[in-house]
Amino acid sequence: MGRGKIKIERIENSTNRQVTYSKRRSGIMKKAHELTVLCEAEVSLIMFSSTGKLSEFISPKITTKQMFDKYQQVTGTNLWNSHYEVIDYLICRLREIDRFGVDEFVLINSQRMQENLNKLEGTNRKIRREIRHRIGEDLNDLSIDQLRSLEQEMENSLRTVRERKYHLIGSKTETYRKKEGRLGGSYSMTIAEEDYQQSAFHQLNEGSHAYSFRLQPSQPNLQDGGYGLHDLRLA
Amino acid sequence: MGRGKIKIERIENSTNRQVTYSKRRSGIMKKAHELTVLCEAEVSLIMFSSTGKLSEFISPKITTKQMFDKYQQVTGTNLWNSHYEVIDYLICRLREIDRFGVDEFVLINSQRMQENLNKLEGTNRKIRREIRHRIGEDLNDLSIDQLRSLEQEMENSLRTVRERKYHLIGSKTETYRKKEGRLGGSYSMTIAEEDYQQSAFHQLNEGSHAYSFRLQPSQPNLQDGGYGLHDLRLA
DNA sequence: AACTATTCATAAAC
DNA sequence: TGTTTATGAATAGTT
Repeated sequence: MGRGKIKIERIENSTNRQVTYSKRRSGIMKKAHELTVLCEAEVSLIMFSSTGKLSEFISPKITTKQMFDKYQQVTGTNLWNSHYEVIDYLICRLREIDRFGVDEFVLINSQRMQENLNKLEGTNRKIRREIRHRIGEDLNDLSIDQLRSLEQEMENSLRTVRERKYHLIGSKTETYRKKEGRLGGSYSMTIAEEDYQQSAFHQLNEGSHAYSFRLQPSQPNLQDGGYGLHDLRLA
Repeated sequence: MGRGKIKIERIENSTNRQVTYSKRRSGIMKKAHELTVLCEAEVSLIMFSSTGKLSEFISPKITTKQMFDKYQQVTGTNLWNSHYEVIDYLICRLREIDRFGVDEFVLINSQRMQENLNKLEGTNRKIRREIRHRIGEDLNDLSIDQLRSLEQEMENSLRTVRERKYHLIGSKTETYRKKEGRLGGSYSMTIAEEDYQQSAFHQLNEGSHAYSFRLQPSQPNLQDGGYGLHDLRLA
């Protein structure tokens, strides 16, 4: 798109890199704006240059925070920080109250209730902490040994996930090879691998519950992302 | 950029709009990717189509959440503090019931309460599922794409844990390390007027923030807009 | 920062 | 939803 074709790879010359960044940043922002207007889309674009400079585009009529909230709602990433057992317990408790009515409620509503709630708050704090450790937060107060064993556990889990992935990929590859036999060779996978494998490039499908309660979960059905993922899936 | 020039204004024809969205989404994602690679930038791009479908691009070696964290660090918004509000809310609620007794409770305990509880149960199920995934269980029902993004998230978390571990190991062997305490840089903000009048189109200049873990943001520029539990409280 | 020569993205048509 | 093609846009290299 210029005087010559360039490879999409890190620009080594620092000045050049910054100039290119500046130009392309304008370009992508314009694109974001156009997408917003043309298609009534909501777009959040946040960029940090290699020197740490922040630029952002956010669609009008929405704030970045709202965007993030919406994102969380759909992907469920914020749910990590809740403790399911507490919610479970509280729900049960409220249901019980609901079912048994007033008298029962008054019965429950006593010292023991308070004790339970106190305990729950403690538990909640603990589990919160554990979960946050698992997602790599609040690590500052852990000792080296604690970090080691956390690392070990996470490695184990990760291995399991990988194995499952490879298993699945393996079984899909067989199917694909059968199809490919008729069509001839394929290079699309290589390209997709090279260009996009490193990036998380998702597309999620949101149901119809966009406007309801903010913590309402939805199913993040990952779909063909259009770049690479389709090819990769087959590969 | 096509068979004819178009005005940047809402595309009225719905089908057309969707087609254009699809095409331009690919385009902008490619741009985001290229910017990442060419300029070593960190880019987060989140899009919701007018039908509510989410698409995202996030640079490799960073998660969307990390990006948000970084963003909030620079801008001073507190985006992720509402995580635990549900639990807190429920606890508060129970305490209130406890305190005020029956009448209040009966008032609360109605349709809307039931709705909220149902939603919470859904959320709860989702959290549980995600936690199990994180520890490597119940993977059979995940697609390759889902596994891939799970893997990536876990890798990111693991990397963070490792980095912290090495940091700790490193600092134990070193004698004294000078700590760089910095005040947030001065922010300069430019608002482009012509093309992006409607949009918030910011450019912020960040000082240096590279390794400070969670230091204070300098300026809370963005509106905070009461998060979260308003819905619940009102409901 | 401007200026082109090019490559690229994409609107319209299929 | 995919493919093709003519055309307008973005931009790499240059000044």
